[in-house]
Amino acid sequence: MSELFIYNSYTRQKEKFEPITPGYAGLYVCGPTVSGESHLGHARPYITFDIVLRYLRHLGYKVRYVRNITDAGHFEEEGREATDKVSEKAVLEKLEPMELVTKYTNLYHNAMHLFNCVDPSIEPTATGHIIEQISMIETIIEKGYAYEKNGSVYFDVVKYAAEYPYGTLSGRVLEDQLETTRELDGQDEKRNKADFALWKNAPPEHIMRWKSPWGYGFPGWHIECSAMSSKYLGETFDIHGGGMDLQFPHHESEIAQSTIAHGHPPVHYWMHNNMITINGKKMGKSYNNVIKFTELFSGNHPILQQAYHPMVVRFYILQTHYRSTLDFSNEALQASEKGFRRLWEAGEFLQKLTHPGAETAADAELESKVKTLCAECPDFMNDDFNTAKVIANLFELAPVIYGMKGGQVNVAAISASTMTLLKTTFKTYLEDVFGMQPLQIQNNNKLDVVMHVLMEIRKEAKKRKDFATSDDIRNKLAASGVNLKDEKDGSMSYSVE
RNA sequence: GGUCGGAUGGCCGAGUGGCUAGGCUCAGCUCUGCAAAAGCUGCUACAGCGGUUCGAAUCCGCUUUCGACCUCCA
Repeated sequence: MSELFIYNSYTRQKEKFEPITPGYAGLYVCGPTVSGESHLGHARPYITFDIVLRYLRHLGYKVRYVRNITDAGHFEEEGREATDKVSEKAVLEKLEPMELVTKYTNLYHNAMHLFNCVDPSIEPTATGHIIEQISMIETIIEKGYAYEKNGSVYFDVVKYAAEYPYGTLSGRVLEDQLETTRELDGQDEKRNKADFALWKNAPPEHIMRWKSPWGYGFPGWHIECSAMSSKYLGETFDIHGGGMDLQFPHHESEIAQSTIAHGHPPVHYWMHNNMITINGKKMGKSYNNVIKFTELFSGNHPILQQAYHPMVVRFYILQTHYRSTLDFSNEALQASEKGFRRLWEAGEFLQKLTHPGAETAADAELESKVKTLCAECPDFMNDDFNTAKVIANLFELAPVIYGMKGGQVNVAAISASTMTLLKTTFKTYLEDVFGMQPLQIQNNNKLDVVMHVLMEIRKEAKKRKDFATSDDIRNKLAASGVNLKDEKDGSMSYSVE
């Protein structure tokens, strides 16, 4: 089997994945800021890196997956007084900050479970690691790369850039940063425009503030990820993931901080997922074009023609490579829904197939085709997690499976071992690696009993050629969203919309 | 303004210097009591203009155009 190659944003090329400790992998992903409800755009990184996690585990790695929760509103807003987003909103909604944080954290967790994302091994919160952050800032000051001013602490980017490579990750040149013509207030404390805050002074009216060597305040945005990732994954770890929009300044700042604090860069492989767009524009708070999870799942949003199941959203995201933009549209989601249904049902039927056991394939051409399509799946995943190509191959296998179901293809057309390979491939990729689940949970028993009674009556009617009755049953059920399907072998099945 | 990345058939989207990606839609056919589902067949695209090459959607240049980042942002 081929080896795993990962596109490293830092070097801008695919590199063979070589973990720091053989057999183990450390994965850190920037999690949500729980000052508001998550939206479709947020689903991309969580699902993308869920695949990375699942695939690494599939390959046999023991993975520690750390994904933080940013629950302290340590945001610095240029041009205004430093404010605290969480506390601001708390005032608006007349809630305690912690109440707000809890509310949105719960909503987020709920959505993650609906998406069937594997829980992180550790989910650290920013507020739970104030001490670690302060300690890291102290180290940076001691080493001479940060300075305190009026109770705030800033990282000296200019000094750093003189001695270390700065801007490599985001492809930025420091001089450009310094020459920005934009005039902003509140810059006086900084020695240079490019400097960023490690700690922000906060006046008493701020609800979220902590005591520090520099007075009361709150940590800068970037420091939490550096403090928490190094605590749980080590000063150097394997993979750091996040959205492309975090490349600068967030991840660039993480590299600078950690390099000074620990004496070396923190991450071997930087991975960035691309954005979800809507009408060609990035879906984001600032554009006011977001579709929240609850809206997506309920269909309760002006732009939505219907509700979309979390698994449909997941499939839709996986049908595109993670480094490409993905444009939202009802048509695209609906196409994904149909496609997923078809593929999932193929997989379900496949597992029920029994093979006579012959090792000789009756159809050498088909045998070879199936083998190849299955064998390519790991190669595609190893090529920077190309889920889109794996799905395409599964779709190519679907007609073979349905052909066996419909009688157009003989089960013995492929050998017993190839049948096993086919089954394993569907199970492995659809369920284990892609984490897909059926759209409808098993119907409750009572309904099932009722449906079987109805189907028996209909079968009897059909036997009598009493099609008026049989059609009547089917049509009336269909009107209520319960669809009956007659199978070739005379059996009947139903599905609830 | 600076940096970077895109422009693929009706829609969504892979992708490689030469061989049908795939999905959805649409049309026809087969099967089926009729449906539905499924199978088969068809619709064959790579923004424009130059260049490199035996050969480019894939490499280079220019043009047009869209976007991301440069400020919180997944």
